[in-house]
Amino acid sequence: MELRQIQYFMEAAKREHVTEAATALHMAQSPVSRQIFNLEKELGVNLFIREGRNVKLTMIGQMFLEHMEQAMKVINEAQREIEEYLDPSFVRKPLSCFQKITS
Amino acid sequence: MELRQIQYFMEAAKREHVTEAATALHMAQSPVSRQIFNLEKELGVNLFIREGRNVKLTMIGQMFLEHMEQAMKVINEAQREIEEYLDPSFVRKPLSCFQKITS
DNA sequence: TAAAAATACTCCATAGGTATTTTAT
DNA sequence: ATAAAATACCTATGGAGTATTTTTA
Repeated sequence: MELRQIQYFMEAAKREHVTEAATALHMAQSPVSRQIFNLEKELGVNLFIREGRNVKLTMIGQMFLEHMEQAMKVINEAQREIEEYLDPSFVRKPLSCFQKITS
Repeated sequence: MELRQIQYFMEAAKREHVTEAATALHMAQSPVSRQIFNLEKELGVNLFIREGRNVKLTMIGQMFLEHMEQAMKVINEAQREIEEYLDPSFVRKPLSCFQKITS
């Protein structure tokens, strides 16, 4: 399990749409689909079911989503505190653990 | 940021010793050192300071550790619930999100 | 001089891209 | 015929290993 996979899963989950998630992630549909599949394989469950053309969260997928949202909240909070430590006067716009390093 | 990096960091943090962490992780010292460095670079802070031969958590490293322990608890709990869902009667020994897939 | 972390380098596993196929409307 | 997900294949980035260097007790 990797944060990258969790990120792709969460994007797809909130849209119930892999292609739109890929667009939002600025990447191709294929790797999003594959990483979600890899995650499902590792967990041993289907997080989504194909519902017609689109994709829909399973019950266990919904449960997993809620946990991951919680985990991400904690990780983002850690990052926020680091930013605050680096510059106590700076109130940053909400970032996330998925932010790319640009330096 | 990736779970792998967080795992290496946590192992090193609890021992304040990179080589021992690498041993526990069944891997070489070098990649552990490097991944921790990459994590520090991304976060923009030193999680450890070299204290003589060894390594010691910084204040911000300590704070980060506590958050990551919390996040991992949530992630491991999610995995536990999935296992329970797959086999409600099975009480597994504590695993973690870092478990390798063996299938 | 020994023990530990950091760095240089090499190799290869795998993440991501493009193209195509499958599935459903 | 179109829209979406899944899959095949390829490329290249970066993760892990070995060897070496740096640092310090």
